[in-house]
Amino acid sequence: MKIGEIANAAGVTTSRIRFYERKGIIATADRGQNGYRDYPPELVELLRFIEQAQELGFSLKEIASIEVDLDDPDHIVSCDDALPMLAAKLQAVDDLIREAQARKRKIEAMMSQMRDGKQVAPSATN
Amino acid sequence: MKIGEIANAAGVTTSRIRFYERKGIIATADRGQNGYRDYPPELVELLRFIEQAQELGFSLKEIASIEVDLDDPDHIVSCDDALPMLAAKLQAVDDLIREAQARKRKIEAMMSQMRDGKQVAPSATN
DNA sequence: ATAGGGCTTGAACCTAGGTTTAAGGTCAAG
DNA sequence: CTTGACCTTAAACCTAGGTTCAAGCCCTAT
Repeated sequence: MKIGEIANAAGVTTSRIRFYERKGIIATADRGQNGYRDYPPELVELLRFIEQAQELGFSLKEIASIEVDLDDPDHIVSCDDALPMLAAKLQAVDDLIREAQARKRKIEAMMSQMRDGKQVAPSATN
Repeated sequence: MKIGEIANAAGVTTSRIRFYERKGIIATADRGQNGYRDYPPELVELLRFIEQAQELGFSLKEIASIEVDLDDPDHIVSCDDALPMLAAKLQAVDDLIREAQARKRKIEAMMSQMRDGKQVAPSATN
């Protein structure tokens, strides 16, 4: 898929995709004979995942640390290399899930405080 | 309280407090006869609230918009405004957790395939 | 009274995360 | 064979959220 198609499907700009590629957040694309980037359709899912994580305040650096293209294992040379790498990624994903769950609990706590009519923020702004 | 005392008590920097004041995120401080800012102790709570909200992925702009309702003497924080925001954030967190768990399962499946001796494709670069 | 710490200001600087612009090359349609 | 939509690049630009710096004033202790 060309960059515009991917961008359109994922709901992001083309400039953003090129930016991610420059920064190493997504893999460098294959190129057609005309020089156009050619992306695998699975990139759409990754871009959506990135956006979701960003909305929660995760930085691109954090997001990049848990990225592995699970639908394209071709880059893995041998199991000796892959297993430790996958184990590390698994750990990182677990960490992210735990952090996200902590955020979820914080949000729920705040919501329940509000429903109880409790003061959440003080009146010092005025 | 002087700015350094507030900063110390809230665990933020003085430069950050001045920055928030400049940006209208907190009220402009009263000044002593010497020109020093004089903050009410309750500001400590507000600063902690701001930090907490930032950790949940709220921007200063969003946070400030919640605080606008602090001017209403009856409601410290308007639940009408804050609850929907928190509910939306909660939904986003849930979505992310689900995505992350799906990725986790994929990683685990791949690891178990490898342990079962399945050979992975050779050598595309990455 | 002088040294130190804390306070003041404005302006410069910084990182993150992009967008915009300029100057082109490609491709399909009419 | 030109028009328009798409692609390429590098570099400049932008906002958010701060930090750092320079120059100076205030306060307290020795």
